[in-house]
Amino acid sequence: MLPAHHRLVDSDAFRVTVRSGHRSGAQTLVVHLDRSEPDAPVRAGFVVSKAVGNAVVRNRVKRRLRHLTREHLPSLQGLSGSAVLVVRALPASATASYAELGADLDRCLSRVMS
RNA sequence: UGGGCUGGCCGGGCGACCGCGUUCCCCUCACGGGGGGACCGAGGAAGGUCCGGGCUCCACAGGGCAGGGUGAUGGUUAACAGCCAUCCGGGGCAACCCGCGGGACAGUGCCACAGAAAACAGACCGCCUCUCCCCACGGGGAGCGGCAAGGGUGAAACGGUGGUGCAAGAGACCACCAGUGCGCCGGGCGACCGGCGCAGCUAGGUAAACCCCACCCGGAGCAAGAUCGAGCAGUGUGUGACCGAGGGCGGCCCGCCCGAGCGCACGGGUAGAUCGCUCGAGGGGGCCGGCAACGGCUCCCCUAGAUGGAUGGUCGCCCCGCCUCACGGCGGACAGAACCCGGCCUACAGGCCAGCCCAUUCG
RNA sequence: GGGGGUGUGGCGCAGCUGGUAGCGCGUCUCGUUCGCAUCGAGAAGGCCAGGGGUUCGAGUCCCCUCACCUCCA
Repeated sequence: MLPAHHRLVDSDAFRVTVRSGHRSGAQTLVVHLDRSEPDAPVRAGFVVSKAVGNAVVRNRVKRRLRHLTREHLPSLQGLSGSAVLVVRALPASATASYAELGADLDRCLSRVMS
């Protein structure tokens, strides 16, 4: 689990980020990043829908994404404004390996942060 | 050796590094927190939510009707629609498997098509005695009656087969068989089974149709419930205050109790924290009772408690399967706790153990 | 954690108290037209989600399972 102040919890924040943030997609996932808010800690949330698979598959995808995202927290903290990140998993993420997920996340984040 | 039936069990192991959650300990601190260490950390189905119970609340006198559930017998249990044993019916050569398996003389309904007739007896074709008429002497027709053997329909036609009998026939009578009711004897706790005798000769099916009978069932659910904290704003309208609204009460009624507010529309506010939360009808070993389900005694063990929700990633050795001469490569099911427990059902790579049956070969 | 519902030709739907499964659109063939659309005539297409049971007989009644939709807290 991420530390409490890095977690994105309420559904309104999810909605705002997905609607108005910068977006970049890949085979296995879509990244939304919103930096409109003033200074605050980086917050990240994950969306893994039922289309991805059953509970075991969804949990595994969520855990992998969470650990991958942890690596990027310092660089996100360096940006101006409060970074709110939402990572949405696509059905292809169910069969992707940990390395493939990491590559997709890296590519999307770098595109969204520039 | 081949085929099959039943029951039980496991469901990868060891280790290294980087991370996560609860609890505990230590250090630090600007009291918001930060850092380090130790233990423990998903399942046989955690799943579906089909049943049952614990627990919590509803300030729970009670009674009747309605409603729902169960449905062979005996046992087991906290309880069950589960389980065990047995009985009956059906299937299989057998081991064994399957069955919502009470009542159709309490009443009502339904049984399409076909068929004369579908539930209470009757008679379409038909068979027969007698009377009359016609006659081409083979027979034909009409009528009063008797009969239900034969015909065909159907899932099902009022016992079956053979005989006696008769004008023709018929349980009208006889023998055997099937089946019903009653009585007696024997076995079993019982469902029921076996035997003997008598009666009457014969009774359709359907209650997973309404229903009747016996037994059982108060409602809601851990978002239950308890505590702390934050925040807001009312307005309109209807109805009522001993001629009593509304509530306990969940479908209705009687009855008892509380009782001054309550319903509708629009508008406004909150959705934080702690407890409940894991030691329990708990798990394992041994002994005893019981055919068994299960129960008793004793010893040992403590084994997840998250709250956007903790188990992930990388690698080595071993194990199993597939490919390959080999080196080596690929793969290892179904599936993730959310108050707890007992069952049922469903999903599942592969493997292990035990007992039994049939066929065949040899002795 | 509770409740309700749906599953029937390729698609959207009927099928009430059990008795030979229908309708519209679509598909195919023929006709009409110079040709197409329209129109007219005809035809094919269904083990009623799956399994088991009750009954002489089940889409319908009963039980179990699967998938999906939906409501309340």
